[in-house]
Amino acid sequence: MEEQSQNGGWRGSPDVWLNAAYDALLETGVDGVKIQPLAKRLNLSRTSFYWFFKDRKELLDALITQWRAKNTGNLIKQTEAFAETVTEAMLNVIDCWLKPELFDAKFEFAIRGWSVRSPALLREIQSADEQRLDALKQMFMRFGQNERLADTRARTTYLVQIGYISMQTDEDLAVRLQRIPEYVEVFTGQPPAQRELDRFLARNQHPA
Amino acid sequence: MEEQSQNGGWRGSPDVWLNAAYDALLETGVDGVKIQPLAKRLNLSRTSFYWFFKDRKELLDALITQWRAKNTGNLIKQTEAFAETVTEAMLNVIDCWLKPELFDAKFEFAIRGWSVRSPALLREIQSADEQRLDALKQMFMRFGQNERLADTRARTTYLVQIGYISMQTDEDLAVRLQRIPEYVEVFTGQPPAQRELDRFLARNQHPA
DNA sequence: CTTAAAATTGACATAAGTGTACATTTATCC
DNA sequence: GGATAAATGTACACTTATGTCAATTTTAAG
Repeated sequence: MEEQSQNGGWRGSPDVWLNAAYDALLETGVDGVKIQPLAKRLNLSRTSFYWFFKDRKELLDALITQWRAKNTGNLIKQTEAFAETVTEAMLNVIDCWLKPELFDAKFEFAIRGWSVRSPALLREIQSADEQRLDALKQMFMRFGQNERLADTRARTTYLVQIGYISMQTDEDLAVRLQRIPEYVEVFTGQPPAQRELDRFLARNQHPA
Repeated sequence: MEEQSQNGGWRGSPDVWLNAAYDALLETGVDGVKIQPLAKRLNLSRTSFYWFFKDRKELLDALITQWRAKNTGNLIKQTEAFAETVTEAMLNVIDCWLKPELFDAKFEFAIRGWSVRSPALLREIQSADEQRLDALKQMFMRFGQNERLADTRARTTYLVQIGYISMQTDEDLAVRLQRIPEYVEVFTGQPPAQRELDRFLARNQHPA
């Protein structure tokens, strides 16, 4: 009855191009984000891109803005979530690595690859890294770890995830869930209580 | 008295181009490895490249061959080195992260970025990851860890390093050395003995 | 000093990308 | 159903890259 696209009947829009750019970035890295191929994929004339964006740079900037908005905020929120024990707190953080809506790992990986060629972007990422590491360190200190050990545990927790992303493994949820109890033990120095694991599994074992 | 270059008096050689390609790869990723810019850097005519390599692909393949030869072998060797305790064994492994001649971290990072666009290379990397993880797991099992925990400790040790590489931090040796005792404790579950640390520092505190 | 191989070069043909100018089509609003 | 703004498309000029070919220069060897 009403119009079924937000857009009127036009085929293009800033979002259509931005999403295509996002897909291309994740599939092939920043050098795959080119107007001509995107146009082909969208079945649009290459030049109509310029109706929505000034030039390629503006598109790339929009991608960075999108990344900035998503990944850092959620992680920090999870480090601050309520928990009675350090193992429960760790399980809250691990939610980020399992729920795509909390942390977009592929996006993160693509951005890091891109940053090799963009000093400005590298600075941004490094600032994000600092914020995230600091939030994790604060978490460990709240549960009584001394500063040096808290720092190392924060690094371990965070770097394992960045490393995992960087391996580009594609394992299904079940496989990854199996390793969680041991990871919690290594990261925090103590095994999680069974009821903590039960709660964790309850919220992460969705139909996928 | 004799000739002072292995090469006669010619300016170019396969190695000259390969080294320039290596530099470009580390600085800007695969997409920076282009004949024209390399020629400019080398002050050589672009086309003389084709005297040494059939085409660009052959140059890229040579880069991969070089990576294959270096990084995996040394790491596995370090996991097998003599050690009386698990903490000493871990310090042997950590040598790889500190001695550039054992493990070329920037090269590794560049290769991983490249693999996004090359399924063949991705398969190679994933096979390297498996071999390395397995060698670390065997190491933990030799010191009495059960298989599941050995697996997780291996992953933690390895992924922290891959993650560290991926952060592209540029810290000096002293800063990195400070964190080692705590890392050993987190990775192995026990703090290293002082004499183990002393031995480790003795071999890693070179003039830089 | 000649010669022949090794290396270098410039000219050419081709491909893929960027961005601008201008004309054209397509929805929407009155 | 025109007018109008939004969106699309075509033609053009430009840039940067790849790879081939036919000279030409440089070096080492006799």
